[in-house]
Amino acid sequence: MSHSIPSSQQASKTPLQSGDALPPVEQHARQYETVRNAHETELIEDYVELIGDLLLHRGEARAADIASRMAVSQATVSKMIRRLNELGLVKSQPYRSLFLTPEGQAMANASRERHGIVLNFLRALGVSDTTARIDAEGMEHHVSDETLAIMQRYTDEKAK
Amino acid sequence: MSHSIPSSQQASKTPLQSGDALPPVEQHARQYETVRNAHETELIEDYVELIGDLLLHRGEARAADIASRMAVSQATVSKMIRRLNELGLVKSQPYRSLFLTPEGQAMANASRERHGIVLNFLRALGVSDTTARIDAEGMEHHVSDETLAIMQRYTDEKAK
DNA sequence: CATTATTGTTTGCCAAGGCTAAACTATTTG
DNA sequence: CAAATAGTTTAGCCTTGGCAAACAATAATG
Ligand SMILES: [Mn+2]
Ligand SMILES: [Mn+2]
Ligand SMILES: [Mn+2]
Ligand SMILES: [Mn+2]
Repeated sequence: MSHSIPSSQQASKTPLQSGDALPPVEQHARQYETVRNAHETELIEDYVELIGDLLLHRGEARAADIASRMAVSQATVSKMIRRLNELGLVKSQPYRSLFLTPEGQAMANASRERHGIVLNFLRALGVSDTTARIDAEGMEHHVSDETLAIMQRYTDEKAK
Repeated sequence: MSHSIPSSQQASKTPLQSGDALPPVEQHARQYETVRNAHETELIEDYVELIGDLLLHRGEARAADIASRMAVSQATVSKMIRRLNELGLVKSQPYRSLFLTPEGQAMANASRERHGIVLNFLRALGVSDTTARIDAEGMEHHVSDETLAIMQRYTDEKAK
């Protein structure tokens, strides 16, 4: 196969993390499965959380607001609302503002809480506000309870 | 719009992180856009990184190995390989082991490096190895360079 | 070397999550 | 109160990323 394996072209500080051998197949598989599962609920959580936030801060949650805050077309939002309805997370009448069902409320609260912990942790670490918000928006869905607890503790310590 | 605003029903420790008002629309939109963009490349990166790791640690990367390590059907892998080929990331002949193109190598190296930084950071924070691996698999795709640098620094400090 | 086992590919199916264009409803305003 | 504007939904299209089943190639084995 010739010569190459260009591989280690970093003179980085990490001691060539390929020092980590491949994990056993089943464990490795569980990693990817967990990520796939997270991706199934991610969008739903973001919608529900946003709807909850709009209700809290604005008093109402309209499809147009969701569309502009998510940078997505109104058609996309409308379709998603239908799904959230079917899932029993929102209650909506055509052409009117949205509301969350109790289940939706619960999900919104849980998501908001988790999101906040991750965001505050990043801030405590020293990440700038804008970046912290961007990173938290994605990271929040991939943080286990174990890690979340550690983040919370770290943030509390830091706040002395 | 009637009466309700069911809102705040948590007695949580976080000082009601809704103390964070909604960010300006454009900034908020950029958060979600960044996440959507990450999700477009995520899977590709995971495949390429895994292929690179298999080549490094096993000397060859076969579709069957990828399928079992990702807990996905061989059909799915086969289809994905075709895409990676079209993207110029892998070079493959039917029924033979895979190889990475230079572009693929570069992506594999970059992904592995970033993945390693996140993983080691979580370990340094005190997260258990298994959990750290699971969380890192998802988080790695949502961590900005700014945050990455801070994680790296934290890990180095911790290692004294 | 013939058979069986393993591995890889193709095909056809599905759901999610985007989009645009067009139709419909509600609200505002002249 | 009619028309214009703003908001919402529907229809139809596309790409991704999954699957199972049938088929093809290669490898292993008696
Ligand atoms: Mn999010
Ligand atoms: Mn993600
Ligand atoms: Mn990775
Ligand atoms: Mn990953």
